[in-house]
Amino acid sequence: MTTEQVEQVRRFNRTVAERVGVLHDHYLGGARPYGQARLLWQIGDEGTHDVRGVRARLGLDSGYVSRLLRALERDGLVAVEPHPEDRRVRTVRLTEAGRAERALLDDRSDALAASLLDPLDARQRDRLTAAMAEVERLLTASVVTVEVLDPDHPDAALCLRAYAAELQELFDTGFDPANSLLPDPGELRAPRGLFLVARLHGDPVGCAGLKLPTGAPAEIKRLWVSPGTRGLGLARRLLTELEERAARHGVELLRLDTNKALEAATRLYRSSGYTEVPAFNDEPYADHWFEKRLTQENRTRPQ
Amino acid sequence: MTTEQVEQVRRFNRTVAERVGVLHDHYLGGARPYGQARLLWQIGDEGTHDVRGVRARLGLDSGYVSRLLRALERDGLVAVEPHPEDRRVRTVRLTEAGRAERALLDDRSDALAASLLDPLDARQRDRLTAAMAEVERLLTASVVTVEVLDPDHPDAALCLRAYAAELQELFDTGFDPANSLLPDPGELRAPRGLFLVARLHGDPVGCAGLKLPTGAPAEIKRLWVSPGTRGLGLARRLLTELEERAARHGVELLRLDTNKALEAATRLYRSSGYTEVPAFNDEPYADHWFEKRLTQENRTRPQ
DNA sequence: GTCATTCTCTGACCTTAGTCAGGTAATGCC
DNA sequence: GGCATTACCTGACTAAGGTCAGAGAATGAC
Repeated sequence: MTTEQVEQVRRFNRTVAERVGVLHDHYLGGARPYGQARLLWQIGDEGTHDVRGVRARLGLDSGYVSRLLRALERDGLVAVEPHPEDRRVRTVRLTEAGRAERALLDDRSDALAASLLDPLDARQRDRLTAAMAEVERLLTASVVTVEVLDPDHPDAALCLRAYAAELQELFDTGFDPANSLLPDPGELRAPRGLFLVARLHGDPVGCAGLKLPTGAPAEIKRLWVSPGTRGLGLARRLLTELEERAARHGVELLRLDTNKALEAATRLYRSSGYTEVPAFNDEPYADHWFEKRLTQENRTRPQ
Repeated sequence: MTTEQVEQVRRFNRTVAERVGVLHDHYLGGARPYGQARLLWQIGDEGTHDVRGVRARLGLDSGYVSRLLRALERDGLVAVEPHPEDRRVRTVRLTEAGRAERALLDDRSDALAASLLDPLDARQRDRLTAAMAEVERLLTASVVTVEVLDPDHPDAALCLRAYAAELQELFDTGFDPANSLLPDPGELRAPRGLFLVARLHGDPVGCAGLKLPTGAPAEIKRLWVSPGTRGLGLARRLLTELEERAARHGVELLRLDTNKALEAATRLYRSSGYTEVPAFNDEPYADHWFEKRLTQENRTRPQ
């Protein structure tokens, strides 16, 4: 990355933090301490919630949450009651006044957003919101972490199930991993292979497997990205990371097969330097076969 | 503005605040309390600064700043000395250790920025920084305030001097307001006219005048935007605001003249619905004359 | 020289946002 | 029934970020 890019990011952080921060204090400052507001927000308009669940989602200390709840209770904004089935657990819900307070915070939040847009003309507003969407999208992409996981790890298994369920819907023939050439994801475990899982805020959102058979070219399997995170460039990132790791294992030729229903995947492979080749296996679910010769480039991530 | 736009801005605030906030704590948190860091930053690498100036720029309480300075002094990062000419005032400068500490904060800030870019590929980095630049630009534009000022107000006078100085450089013939058809900016004062000044963080960054002669069409004069804030759409905003105010004064026909050297201004007028007309005055500095018929539209700002 | 003003400093005080170490009641395990 | 565990609460404590009311010294206005 270049110095100008780093400078731009710093300038952005400064401007946005200052501008949004000042307005945040102005619009939301007088209302309610930040901790209480967060809690109010997390409890939500409807239904009751376990205190432990709320606490876990906000990542706060048990004593601290307890104190915040007492404060909200004193102001008549929440009602705390023991859980009907487990009286250690306590549940919390908003009262009428609590919902009103939450709506107030909501309105102020809207007012804050509107105050940013207000001085701009229609064209500038379109451009600002488009640029904000882009920043948000790419910052989200940059929080995603990728790591090697055992295919039996719950997060890995979750991805593999989601992958299978999606293909079952998508393929004309349906999809049953047991009928595929990779009935056992154990083949994606060292030393016979590896399995990558991408996570966003701890939740698994994508995966990719690499088969490293002795005496045969390596193969990419089970590349999947969750529907909610598509468009973040995650598939390409997983693919690139697999290529790097394959190269580090001395792999020179990478192969993969795919189904004609997976058009986005096929486009990704083509644009990543894979060329279509004749069928190199008899995978029943495959319509296209690709390969890519790895070069020195793949061994070091291009900066 | 639309609900989707407000929603987008709120989503942006949330995502960006969270993402940047968490990283901010991670990279800059351990180092030094935020208040001290701000002060260290504001004092700057070189030269001495009046304590009152620093305080004014940060908008902090005098007692609080005093305490922060004592803390920094204790750590040997700053040296505080009485002002040579006014011994009530105290001046502050960074010591060697202070400069080192500031450089450290600087490095951590860079590291924070880099950590946002790091997981992205080259194309994503380009897009992210471009979008950030756009957000920053438009947020800056949205902090600019526009208000009516007396042409004799120091901020107005500053703009008018900058305007004249710039034309003096730009025109083949030079520029002396005394030779222009508006020798006295007092004509831009109610009830004979009005004068708008745009400000960014309190500093004047643009102006525009309106002449409202009785029995003759109104005229736009002295439209200027400071070089540092060009590209924010400020000129168009000033022009639109003048049109609205003119319409409220019952003006139906707006006229203006301009010099051929002011190409950006000429483009602005054309794209804002002004049509070129024959010379309607004998302004010595004018090469082009424009007019625009105001309609009902101009009387209410289009949202 | 007097008096008001300016600039800085100090002490007293406050809220927020936490952390940590028990304590209590309910539940699950055997 | 006994014991460990779980969920929550309370009390004690901390750091940061500030506010407010003077005090003290220097300066400017007259």
